[in-house]
Amino acid sequence: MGKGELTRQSILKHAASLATEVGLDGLTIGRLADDLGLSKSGLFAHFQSKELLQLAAMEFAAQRFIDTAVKPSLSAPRGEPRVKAFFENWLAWPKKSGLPAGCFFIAVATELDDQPGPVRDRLVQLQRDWLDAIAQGVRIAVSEGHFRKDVDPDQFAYETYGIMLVTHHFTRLLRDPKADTRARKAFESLLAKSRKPT
Amino acid sequence: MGKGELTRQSILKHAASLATEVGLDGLTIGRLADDLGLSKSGLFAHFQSKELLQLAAMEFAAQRFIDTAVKPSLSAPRGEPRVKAFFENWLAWPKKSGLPAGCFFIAVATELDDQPGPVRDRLVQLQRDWLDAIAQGVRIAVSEGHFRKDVDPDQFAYETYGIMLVTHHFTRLLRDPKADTRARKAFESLLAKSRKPT
DNA sequence: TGCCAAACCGAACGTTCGTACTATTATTCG
DNA sequence: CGAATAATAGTACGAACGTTCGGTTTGGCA
Repeated sequence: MGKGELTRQSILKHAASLATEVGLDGLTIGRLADDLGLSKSGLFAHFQSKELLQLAAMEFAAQRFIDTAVKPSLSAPRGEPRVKAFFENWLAWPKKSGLPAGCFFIAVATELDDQPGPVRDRLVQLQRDWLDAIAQGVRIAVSEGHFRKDVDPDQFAYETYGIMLVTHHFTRLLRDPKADTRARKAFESLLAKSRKPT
Repeated sequence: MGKGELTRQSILKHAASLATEVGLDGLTIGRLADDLGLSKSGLFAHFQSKELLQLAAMEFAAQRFIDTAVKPSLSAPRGEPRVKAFFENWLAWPKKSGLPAGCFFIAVATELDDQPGPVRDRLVQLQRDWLDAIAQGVRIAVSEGHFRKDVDPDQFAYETYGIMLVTHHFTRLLRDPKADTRARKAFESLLAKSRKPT
């Protein structure tokens, strides 16, 4: 990895952190350059526009998410254990991401939902992929006989994502230390109603 | 209501709409003045700072929310019907708010969760009030005998809010037309597990 | 070691930001 | 109706924005 690629990575790491705090729009080239001890133009040269910088930062965060949350879950046993792994690894992901200030994707979701363009498009796709991964895990759990046959995988993913969103909300906005406990309780009852009756 | 108060209200209405789209930070005085055919300074004179404008816009949205979502729910019968009213009125609120582009509070929540100050403080209080209203409705439903005695009202409010957040997310970011249907299904199962066993 | 390209810097661009002043027009009230 | 006051406009400010361009430093390879 050459020197250019090295600084580029350090820029992206900081950009992803900063965007998680102040949003992709609040992310500013001057601020970024100051923090990293670079000149504005020197930093800018790594990307051709701010939009490409935003896209690159999102790609960086996506890669982190895949490495620290998705892949480890996929090595869990098929069925309910893997579904639980998805959930637990998501819960742990803000800490293990190496980025402060919570989940990058939730942080930028609301600011992008009315701003058309490639950045929004990429986020939508990433969200769909993540939801599909959960739904797919549920489908496997059904076929493994862990979950009832009438469980709707997309509905399950929907409700799971709701728990994730509200957990983030309670943790970061309301600073509620019980958020994780409540999250697990909610998810546990989601699991309970999906399991086969004994 | 004098002329000044009249234009002030029209400013706040547009400010709340704009903030829902681009955030409280993306909300700019110049843009606001242009849209309303006012001068920047003329508009600015109504508030002493941008922060006070943001606060006023939030207060405006809060009043709208109270009028169109909270108060009507409180006139529903005590117990489960009122709890359901909270949920249904929340679902309908983005449309009936008179503001486009979804829920004001969710739109500004993530951008404020790392920005200390009076605007954030006010939002936190409003969110707490709303959650408390739901929890209180649940408590009444328990005492009315509609819900089981071991139902945790705060947990119920937590899970309900999760459904609201994910519904907003699916509606606005993913443009999923089935979001409301899924929301009702999720809430219905939340009700089901809270009801007294027959 | 010498060279070329990659990496980075400094200054400046036009624009927009929030805010401060002063002036001018509307509105209200005695 | 006229005077007092409220409401809006005009202009200007310093700072920060994304972006461009020409020049300087640096790293990797012949």
